[in-house]
Amino acid sequence: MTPQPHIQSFIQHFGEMGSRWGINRTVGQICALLVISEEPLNADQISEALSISRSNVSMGLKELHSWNLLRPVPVQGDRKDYFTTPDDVWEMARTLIEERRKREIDPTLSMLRSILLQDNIAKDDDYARQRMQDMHDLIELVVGWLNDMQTLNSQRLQKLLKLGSGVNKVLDMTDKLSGKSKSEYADNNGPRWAQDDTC
Amino acid sequence: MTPQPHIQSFIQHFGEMGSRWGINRTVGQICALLVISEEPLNADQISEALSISRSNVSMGLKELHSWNLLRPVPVQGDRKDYFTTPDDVWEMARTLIEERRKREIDPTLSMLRSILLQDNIAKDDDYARQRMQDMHDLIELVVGWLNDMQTLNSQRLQKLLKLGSGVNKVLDMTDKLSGKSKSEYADNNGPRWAQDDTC
DNA sequence: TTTAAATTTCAGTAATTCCTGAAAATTGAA
DNA sequence: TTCAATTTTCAGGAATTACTGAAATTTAAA
Repeated sequence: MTPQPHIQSFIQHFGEMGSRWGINRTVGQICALLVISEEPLNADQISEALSISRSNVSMGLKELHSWNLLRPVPVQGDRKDYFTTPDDVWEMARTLIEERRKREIDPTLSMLRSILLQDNIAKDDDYARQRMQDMHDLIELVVGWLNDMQTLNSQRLQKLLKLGSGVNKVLDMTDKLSGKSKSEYADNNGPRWAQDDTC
Repeated sequence: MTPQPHIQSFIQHFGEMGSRWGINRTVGQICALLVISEEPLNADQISEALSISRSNVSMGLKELHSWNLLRPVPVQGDRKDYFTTPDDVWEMARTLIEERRKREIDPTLSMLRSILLQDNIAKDDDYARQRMQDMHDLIELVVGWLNDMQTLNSQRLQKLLKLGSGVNKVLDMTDKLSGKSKSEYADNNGPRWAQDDTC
């Protein structure tokens, strides 16, 4: 059973984007296939639909599992394992962000922390130390914020995203309370493409 | 001039993480080196510091340039090109997020849009279409929010991040105004690790 | 238990990505 | 212009990553 053209493009796209997303083609395609399949699929079905070997499917599913994106679905009277992905895209996004944070941000935070804890480096190279400190503080702030966001449910998260920079008004309010003037936050180093002198 | 041990670890780490971040080892290392160097560096200095070929440096700088992370610094009486990275980590983070959005999210949004515009697929596979629609709507919301955030300056952005889920209170306020009860937002599908039945 | 179905592992190979040195192109001082 | 310094390009080889088929392991029905 060959999938329809638009389903094909969808799967194909996930395969191609895979490398940019830090997963390989196969994993991207399996994920895409499971996402748009109403019924859960077993390894043989995946293997056939994507024209890849059974063992490749096995490895792909293993990888997908490590991303917490796999839901096993027991099927009556069938010994085969059937899988699907979470059916709420918001849950998937949440998981994806959490997993990427673990893989792409946490290790760097640890590295920076451990270097900054060494107390013998300040004199040697004050500049480098300060850059690492800045980077550390930024990442710590972002990680804390991400964790905080994970505690919100999907509805609230969506609400927050829709609000966007509308929260500015709230920040203005808190500024007023702490006696700061709005002008202190004038956007003098705005979006970077406004100062692009390299092209 | 061999860099000091902790500088070495820093550069090394960026090299290793490079692949997870969708750039290669060399590019990661060059970026790290420029970040912690107070003085701008020319290609030969980079080549020597990282023990990589001059041509590899050239390609790495080209790649880094495409990420908008390179600042050429003219040096009096030297024909060589000297480079550094932006000295504000927040500006770098901003740029990084923008570039990753362009590479990793925008293409998928386009793909989904173009498939969903075809009006002949609804009957064929309603489920798949709906998943694509959900995914499209989510990504559109996130992209819109990211763009919105790019309009804030660094101070405000930091303020917002520190506030974290504290904005909840604001959402509560707007809820009250629109007559919704807080309980409608009970977190019944909380963080995914709370329902992990796969281990 | 036994046994067959199902899944995983893994060594070898294919495909891709990365890096180098040599050559070409560009730059700017004379 | 000319020419030397500098940068970029690129073909070929090195290194890494992905995929396959065969063998080993696991699973659960009989």
